[in-house]
Amino acid sequence: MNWTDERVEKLKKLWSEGLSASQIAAQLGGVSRNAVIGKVHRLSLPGRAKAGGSTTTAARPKRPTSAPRAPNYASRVSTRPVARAAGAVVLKEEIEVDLVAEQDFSTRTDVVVPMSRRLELTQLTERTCKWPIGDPLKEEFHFCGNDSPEASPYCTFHARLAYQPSGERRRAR
DNA sequence: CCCTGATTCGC
DNA sequence: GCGAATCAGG
Repeated sequence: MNWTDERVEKLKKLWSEGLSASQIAAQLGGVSRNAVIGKVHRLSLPGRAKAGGSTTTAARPKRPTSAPRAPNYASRVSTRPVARAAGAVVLKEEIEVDLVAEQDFSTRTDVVVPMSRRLELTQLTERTCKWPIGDPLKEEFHFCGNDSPEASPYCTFHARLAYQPSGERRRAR
């Protein structure tokens, strides 16, 4: 992917808004977070001083000279764009979950919801529970974010709510 | 292990 | 100039 003026502008905008390099890379598509960070440096954009998340502000001593650089395969064939449309998938799940959630909460008000990690949409990964909590239109909206086993989109608790068979749903009351 | 940004340096 | 590999840290 080329760093077109448009893409560079978007990079500047998102970076100034405090998005992480990986988040920006996801939105731009076709680039890795390393590419984003590298570009940020080349553009001499202000780093993250010591803001949220994590920062390695301290001046890096140095690295062993003559490092074990990249393996120089033939000539590195394809750099796969690992870019994912994270939003699309999540939104789809959101809708599905909403239907189930509505039914469940209408019949069970005494459920004890486990502590959530209050993750932002952009913080979700394949291993975090994507159970939405709160009103998506409001500020306090977040996702459960607890660890989800295997390839499940939900943690063990929310997976039960999401996948509860209709038959069991009655009896389980 | 998940993530973060920072740096180096072959290309 | 680009960005993967690597480092350093939360």
